[in-house]
Amino acid sequence: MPEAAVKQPTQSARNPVGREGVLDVAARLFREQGYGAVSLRKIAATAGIKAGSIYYHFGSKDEIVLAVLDVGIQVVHESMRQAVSALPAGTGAEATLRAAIGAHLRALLDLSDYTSANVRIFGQVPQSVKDANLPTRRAYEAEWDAFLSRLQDDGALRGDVNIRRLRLMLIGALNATLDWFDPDRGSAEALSRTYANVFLNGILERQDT
Amino acid sequence: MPEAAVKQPTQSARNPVGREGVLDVAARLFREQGYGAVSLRKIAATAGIKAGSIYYHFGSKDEIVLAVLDVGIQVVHESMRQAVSALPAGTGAEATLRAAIGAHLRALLDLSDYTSANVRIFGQVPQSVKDANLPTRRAYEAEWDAFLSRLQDDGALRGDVNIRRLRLMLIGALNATLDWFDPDRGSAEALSRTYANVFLNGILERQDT
DNA sequence: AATGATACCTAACGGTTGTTAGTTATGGAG
DNA sequence: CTCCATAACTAACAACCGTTAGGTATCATT
Repeated sequence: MPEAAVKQPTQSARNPVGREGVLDVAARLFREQGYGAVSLRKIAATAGIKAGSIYYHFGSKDEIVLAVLDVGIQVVHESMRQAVSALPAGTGAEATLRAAIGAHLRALLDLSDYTSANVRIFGQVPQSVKDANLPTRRAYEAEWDAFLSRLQDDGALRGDVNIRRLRLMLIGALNATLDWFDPDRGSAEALSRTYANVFLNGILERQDT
Repeated sequence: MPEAAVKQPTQSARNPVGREGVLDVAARLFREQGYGAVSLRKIAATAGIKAGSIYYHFGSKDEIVLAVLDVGIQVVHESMRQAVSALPAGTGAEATLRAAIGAHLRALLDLSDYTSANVRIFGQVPQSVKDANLPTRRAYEAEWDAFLSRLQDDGALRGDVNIRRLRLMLIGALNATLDWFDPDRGSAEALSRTYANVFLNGILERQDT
């Protein structure tokens, strides 16, 4: 048998990787390795296609990164909004805050490569991409600010804390878990409870309770 | 006057940039721009020398990065240890914890490009460099764990919180400020007080006080 | 059976990267 | 004045980067 050009089935046609496939791979690699360590060739290879082919779906690397960032926020935003609005009417402030914290942490640690990629790479991305992602980001921040303001107006939260700062502290603390969270050491659910406990009541031993 | 080769003073000899100068520039650039965005040529140009000259002082880029990371931890470690040990004997647990938090935040936000660079780029650096930085890092973590354990044994901290997790939460939350802290919006000192308040007492409105 | 859109491939481009080898200028010590 | 260590410099290397132009295989529709 002479060495025939076997014409191997060349990843295409039957079930294509497609735009979504590329994006999924990109999100996963960005989450695992950071922005700088992930080249288009690496994304392509992992997805099972060649680097040039990516340009059929995206106009530039920035376009891919921006898509990942935007989806990442949208997922956690939707998760948080849904978790809060699904609570029975008349749920107390404490339980509401616990639900919001849980939703954010779940999206970050369990649910979405996109959300974790966002947290991981946002600080490494070109300024133009940050700027483009800003509106989506601002919307999520505004949701939290409105949420926390409501709790504060109800008298559930201490009045001497600036809302913006409180949000930055809270989200920052939650996002930082990404650096060390290990599902083998405990669930995101349990972690969420601990965070809520600390943020709600502090870490000092108290006489009451 | 014919165009004489003016023999410009070629950055050298009289007062050389030196190893320390290169390292200072590297720390500043890493803090400002992240790991991937800072090339050896950029460091060299900012320091006022040429890229090849860096290899007189360092064997590789990794060696520079590692030096920055190590110094960054040493500075904040020393800052924290000193702040705690300088307290008058018999200082209460709350004030002690406030001092430790303040020292960490001050090193991160006011004092040292090395510490802030460490926090900023650790997640972006090659695995081998992370590994090499680990011992230094572990020493600082151990200091915190011992510190927190002492407070817990004294009955000042709630007994139901795992020390390791508490440390990760606390340091993580403090380090996250680097992403948004703006000295024009308020001092690191004031921020430190807010963090201590929240971590010690929580954010819920209370009947007591 | 021919057509045309879809989703890929090949091959190359100019630019940047970390790194190396060999060279040169300065200034203090003998 | 000569010598020598110090701290630079120049010029190039192979590897990799994002990106582009043009070609090709597959499949549903006609």
